[in-house]
Amino acid sequence: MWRLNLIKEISDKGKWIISSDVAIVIADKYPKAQQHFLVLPKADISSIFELTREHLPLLEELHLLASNIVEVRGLQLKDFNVGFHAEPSLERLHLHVISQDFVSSCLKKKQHWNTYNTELFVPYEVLRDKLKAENSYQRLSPDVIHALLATPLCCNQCDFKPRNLPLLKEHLEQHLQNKSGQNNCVIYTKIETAKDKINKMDAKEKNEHIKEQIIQNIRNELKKKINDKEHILIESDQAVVVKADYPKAQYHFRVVAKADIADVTKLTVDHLPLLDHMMDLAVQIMEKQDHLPSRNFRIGFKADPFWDRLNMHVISHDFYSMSMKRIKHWNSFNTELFMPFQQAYIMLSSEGAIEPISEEESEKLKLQVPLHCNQCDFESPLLLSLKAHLYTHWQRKEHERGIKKQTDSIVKLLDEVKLDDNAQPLPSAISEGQSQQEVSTENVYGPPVNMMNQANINNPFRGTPPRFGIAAAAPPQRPGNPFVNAPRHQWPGNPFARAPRPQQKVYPYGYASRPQLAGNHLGPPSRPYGIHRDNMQPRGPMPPRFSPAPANTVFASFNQQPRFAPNNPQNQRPRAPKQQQNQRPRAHNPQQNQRPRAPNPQQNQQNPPQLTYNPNQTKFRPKHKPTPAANAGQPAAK
DNA sequence: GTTCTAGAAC
DNA sequence: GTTCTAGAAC
Repeated sequence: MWRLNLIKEISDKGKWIISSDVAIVIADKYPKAQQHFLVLPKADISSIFELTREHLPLLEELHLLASNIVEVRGLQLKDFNVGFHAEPSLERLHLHVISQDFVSSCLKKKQHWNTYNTELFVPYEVLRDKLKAENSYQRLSPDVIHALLATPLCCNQCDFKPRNLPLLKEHLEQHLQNKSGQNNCVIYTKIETAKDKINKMDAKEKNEHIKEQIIQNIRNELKKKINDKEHILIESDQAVVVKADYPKAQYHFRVVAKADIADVTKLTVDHLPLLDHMMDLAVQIMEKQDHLPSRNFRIGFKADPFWDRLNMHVISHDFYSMSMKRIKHWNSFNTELFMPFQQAYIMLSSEGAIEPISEEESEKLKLQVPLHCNQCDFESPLLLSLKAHLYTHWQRKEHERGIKKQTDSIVKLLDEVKLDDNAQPLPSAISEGQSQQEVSTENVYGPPVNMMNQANINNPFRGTPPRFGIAAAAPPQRPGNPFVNAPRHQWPGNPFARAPRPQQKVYPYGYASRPQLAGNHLGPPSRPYGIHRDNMQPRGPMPPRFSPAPANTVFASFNQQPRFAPNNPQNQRPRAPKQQQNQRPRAHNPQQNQRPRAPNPQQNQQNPPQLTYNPNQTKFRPKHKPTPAANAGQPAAK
């Protein structure tokens, strides 16, 4: 029973700071100020309601100990409140000795404040006099207690009346920092000035004005980031890359445009070069992530953005983060609310504009359940179970990543040996290789980042306060069923088999690194060109983007080709291989076997099909029909 | 007494 | 978009 917690606390003599024959002083377990002590009688007196005149000597003794503890700490009693709670919640009479600063992380609720700063706090002298006069202390009525708990906040050192507790706490800290605070209270002055302005408006106007102003201020925050040099990871003349304030995955960045463009729906065909440039920055920030291939990232725009500035998300697809707290957080990245970069790019180049998603549709998508895992067939109506499930994916990926790190270090060693067949490996090279492996192993098998281990060096977001203690849970399995890991529609004899759900619109191409141009304002190449980090195969020099590749160029993988120039025949290319996560066996369709498949005319064309955008297959409708000029093969970018 | 969380507030 | 708070649970 939690009401007995205090009695348990004093049973541990180690917690006694001062004691006498009749009383004990301990520190409050959850101090509400810089100094907060409790003085308790050794006798089993439950509360102030049991006290009579007979207890006056005991009360005096309690007060004496109170002044002792203050004296012992080298402080003055006048800076303390000494008294009892009118409605105590813990058993055993206890006298609070609390400093008047009220600066403490344990002061969390308005009612905490009001139990010390209204009539709910009974000073020692008041109780003493009451007992002398009436021989008892009467309980306050529940209504009175309720009203006192709801008393509007007011600073105990000046007449500042804050709107909420955090503002009061901030204000109290200023008092503490500057004891002569009343005259120099910056916050107080600022709020008073704002109040004066608002007071001149009528009530309705006032409410709307305040709300609008607050929301606008929040929306503007992203604009401020552009000038916040301290938090910019990469900067160019057109955009900056910043870490997402509330990352929704292990790696989550925003590429924010410097131009005053509110969101993706305000883009026109003239902005295609800007988009291409933003993708360049996205590639750079992905390259900086340790041994994380670009295919593990999702890049795109929120279709229903909140911030008042065009920003492109670069987010790892683990979605493993403490900030993923709401269903709408998940759906904003895993439904049509997220517009992949390529889709935006193609819509702009073919249609000239992107129409905003309707409010009704947006609300529906935000709350859509069940939530589907983005890496397998798992689904759940609960975000918490999905998060636990995502953790299992994350763990496996981290393991693979660690193995790749080790392989990379071995390849590096072998490569160095190749330079001179007769050369002996340097002891330094071996020790370097070993140390790298050790580090890798530690990272692979260490506790997961972001949720479990704030100290992990791989966690770019360490420092975020831990919140969830979610245990890892394996995806649901059926014992004895050999198809446990197969999609549900493949289970034999399943009368409720369904076809695989439509693939989410995931950006299908991994963005591989490209060599940086000499004199590029974004800096020198991050590693020697020649061996690609992801496939570890030697490749030839890259052709300049959007210009014909030399006839003898052999592309080691799809990823190494130039990304976008849809209208340039040189860049028309076969579809990228599907990522493993999206490879689901097609459901059995008997109709397919009834007649031979019609030949696909596109397969016989000399050039592979060009990427096309079908407005009927998406909820993002173009603002207007494409003009003939838009289809005439004008260069889309650069 | 605290912790947790849905829903309101900003 | 997050923060704040009241009320339930312990």
